[in-house]
Amino acid sequence: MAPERISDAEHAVMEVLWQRSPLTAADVADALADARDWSLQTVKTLLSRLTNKGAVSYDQDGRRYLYSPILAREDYVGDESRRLVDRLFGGRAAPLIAHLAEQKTFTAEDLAEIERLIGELKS
Amino acid sequence: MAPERISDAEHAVMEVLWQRSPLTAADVADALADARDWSLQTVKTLLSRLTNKGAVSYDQDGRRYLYSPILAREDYVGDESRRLVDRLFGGRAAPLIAHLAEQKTFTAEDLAEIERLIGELKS
DNA sequence: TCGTTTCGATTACATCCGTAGTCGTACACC
DNA sequence: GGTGTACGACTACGGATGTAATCGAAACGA
Repeated sequence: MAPERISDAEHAVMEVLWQRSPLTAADVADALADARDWSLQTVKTLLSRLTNKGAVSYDQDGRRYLYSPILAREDYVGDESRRLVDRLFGGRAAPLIAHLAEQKTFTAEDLAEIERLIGELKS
Repeated sequence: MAPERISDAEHAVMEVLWQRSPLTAADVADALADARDWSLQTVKTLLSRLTNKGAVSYDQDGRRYLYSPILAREDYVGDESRRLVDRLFGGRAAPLIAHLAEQKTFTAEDLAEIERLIGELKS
């Protein structure tokens, strides 16, 4: 039972549920209306696939379902981050940071924030 | 001409070419033999798809092709990293680092290395 | 020269993914 | 109580992906 991968489109649905839940399919579609141009049916398909993958569950509310995430965002983010670090940086996180640094991905605030984090970790 | 995405399997092939090139299809398959259990035909299919995507080129050597990467690893890694940061951390890299930190992904050396990097960036 | 091997090109095929449409049914409204 | 409507379930379908098999031609070996 390797944890089923979650696709990009499915991930967008998860983000909605991670922000607020439980929600009906229509609620999720509404929340996504700005970001993605999906029909209600599309959102329902994605919710159904996520249910099959064990990433969301639902409670029946009359004739509708109220969906909630089972998979925690923390876990998802952790898995995805680790995947990237493994695939591209040989499992070491420092090279990732070096890379981001070279890309000038960091703002001054970021730098301060990171420095603070590092300080914390060292103590 | 949105840059064609490179799949996981294709990426494995790219890594080989990034390490050493030009190579024949058979060379690439050999290099991958340990990591993935692929037939030569599979490797050839992947090389062909990568060629179509413009990620690799070849020079003809008699009856064979000698493949070389066109896409630079730097660029690929940059794109993938940015994708992740955008998708999961709102485009900010600091939260990624915070997350990795919480996961204890860093060794003492990593911390020293990162600190050095940050110091460099600030100056 | 003629069969065998080896190439790249073409074709195959199951699964996943993005993006819906359709179907049967339980309610809500008139 | 009939009927439209909204819901989840099921079906659809083209493109991407993983993983090859097959084909036609060229080169090599005997």
